[in-house]
Amino acid sequence: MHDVARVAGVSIKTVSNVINDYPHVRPATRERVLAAISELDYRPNLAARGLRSGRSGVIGLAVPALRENYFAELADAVIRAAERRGLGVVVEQTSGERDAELLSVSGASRPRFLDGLLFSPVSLGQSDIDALQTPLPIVLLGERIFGGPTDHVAMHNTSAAQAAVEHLLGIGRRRIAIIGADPDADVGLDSPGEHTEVNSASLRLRGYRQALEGAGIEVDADLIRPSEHWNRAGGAQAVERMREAGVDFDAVFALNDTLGLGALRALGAAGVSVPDDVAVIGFDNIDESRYSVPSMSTVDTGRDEIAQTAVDLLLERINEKDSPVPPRTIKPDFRLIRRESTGFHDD
Amino acid sequence: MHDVARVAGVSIKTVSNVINDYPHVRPATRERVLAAISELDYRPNLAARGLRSGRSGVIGLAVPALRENYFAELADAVIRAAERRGLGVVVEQTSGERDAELLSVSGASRPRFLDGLLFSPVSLGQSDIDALQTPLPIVLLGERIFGGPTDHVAMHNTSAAQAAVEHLLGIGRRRIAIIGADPDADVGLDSPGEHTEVNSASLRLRGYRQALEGAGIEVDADLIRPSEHWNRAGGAQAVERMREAGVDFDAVFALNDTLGLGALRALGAAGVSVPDDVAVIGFDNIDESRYSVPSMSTVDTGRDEIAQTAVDLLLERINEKDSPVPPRTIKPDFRLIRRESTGFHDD
DNA sequence: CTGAAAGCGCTAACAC
DNA sequence: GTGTTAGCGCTTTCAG
Repeated sequence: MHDVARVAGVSIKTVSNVINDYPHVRPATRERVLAAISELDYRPNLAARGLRSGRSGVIGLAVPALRENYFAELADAVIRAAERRGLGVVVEQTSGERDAELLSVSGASRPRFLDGLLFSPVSLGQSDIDALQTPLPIVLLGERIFGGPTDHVAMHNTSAAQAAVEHLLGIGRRRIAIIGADPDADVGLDSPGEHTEVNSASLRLRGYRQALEGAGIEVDADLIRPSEHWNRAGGAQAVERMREAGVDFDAVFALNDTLGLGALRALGAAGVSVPDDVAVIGFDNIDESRYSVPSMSTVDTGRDEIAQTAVDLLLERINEKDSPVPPRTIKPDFRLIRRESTGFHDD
Repeated sequence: MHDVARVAGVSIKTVSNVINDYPHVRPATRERVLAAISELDYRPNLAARGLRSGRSGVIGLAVPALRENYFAELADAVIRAAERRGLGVVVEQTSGERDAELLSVSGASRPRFLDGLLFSPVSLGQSDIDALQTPLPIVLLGERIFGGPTDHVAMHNTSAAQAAVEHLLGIGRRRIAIIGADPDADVGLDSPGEHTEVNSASLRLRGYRQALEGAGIEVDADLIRPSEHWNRAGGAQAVERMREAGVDFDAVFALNDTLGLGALRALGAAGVSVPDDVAVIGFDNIDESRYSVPSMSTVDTGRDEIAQTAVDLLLERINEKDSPVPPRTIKPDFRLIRRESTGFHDD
């Protein structure tokens, strides 16, 4: 910087002004400085700038694991959104472990370095709400915690699930299995804190119940099938078990796409025709759901919008002086995607 | 830090010594300092440390896109490997675009902030070798560029591909299609620079040719099927086109797993039985290949080892004083994974 | 509009 | 073993 100042024949302060687009610099001076900068191939030292400004220009994204398609696509969207705002993204993987999640939130891993954190918890729940009370700006993603001290970008889990099930009802299905849900859990927004398990599963299960009730169909507990892991193996296993148990069903609502893809696999392996014998719909609209055999209907929960909104909320908090705006919760719109697995072909 | 020093009744330097595990600190003093640190919940400011040391403790990973399964899993592995070494990872997506790749390498995006970069180019090729000549330590991933000025972690493309095809030969297949390959390209390590297109495709195609030659089978150009994009849609389309063209084939070697999964989809949709009528093998061993219907044989190219090796090489370069060790190229071992799509069930 | 100087929090000489 | 001090490269009052 000194060198640039010398070459341009100005002071170091003027160089700084030019770099930071400070308005009151004479055009001629600015030109000279810019020329000197490119001549010397000068690049501002971000560490020093960070030291002064207290900003690094980097935010964190804490997710369970990138190998899970949903989170890979979320990370993809977040990185693009952050780039538009000139931010870098450090990705941390928590493996869904409680300790790793706490560590990530406490910022103890990379102390005072990130400007903010987008946090998608899996193990932390409603009772850990205090852990979010940190000096590090945090925006929460997902449905584990509501009413916390931070901004929150969630999705319309219940109504989106309801729409998915209504779609199955709309094509004449009546014995609709739901996989990935705990039969005993049905906790909604009304009573958080009571169970620790306010989560996507229970909210989506609620949508399932509402859709059936709306159609005057009784919920059959045999059709509510749990799966410990929300992945292909779990989805396949849930279907296999249900068939072994002799449960009759003509549709499957999978609580996420990978469960649904697993279900598709199990049905295919068993020679069950989709959608003729059993219709299948998933949740999330991961890329792959378009390319399965048959292509899988699903619900698009607005991942790109979630990402951009989350980044923007975080940036607001980072730049916030004081006057703390109360925590906000935002839920982007969802969209039903009809594909072959329910007898359509939206795309 | 001053506060800590005051509370502990020592000088700031001693605090620094404790934090940095400088050996010659009296245990009692160390205790007092540690107590003061935890009392004040002191965390070292990484920006300041970075300013002093010229290190940020953060490396970059530049990949085309996280939504591509292979790169998501690679990023997963890299982040884990980096964490073991106490490093954070900023993930950058280049979309496979030349400009974005150049920007990433030049470090112009986040100037002088990353300690090093793991770079997986797609558009840059052999002729861009000069772009890698930067002050920023870089470790190259993949097969676009060989003989550059940086360390390089590659894979045994040719011999792994050869093993895959030999596996198909071993189960009696003779009309083996290869999808994702350019029929005109067959450039190996011997003659880089001549074509810009030294890449995974040509190296794997070479393995294909070698396997067939070894079995005394002539290569049939009709069986070499290109695909612009290495994704499911491309794989499906390649198979459809081949069938429309009336090409006879009893096996498919897909140049990556997503192509293979697409091929599986197209074969399934056409009512062709896998592996009875057509056997399929992929390349990469992404998680999903285990869960397709049928599960897909593939080649595991040692992703975890690639990640750890790359991080360690980069770290060596970052810590390197001068005495520049000449560029190294390392290729982890590969492993053939036999699954249902070739009539086995390794796992 | 531009310059001089202080200081962000830390580490590394070097002295004690 | 421990304290003092000088910067790392930048931004930011405050003068001019």
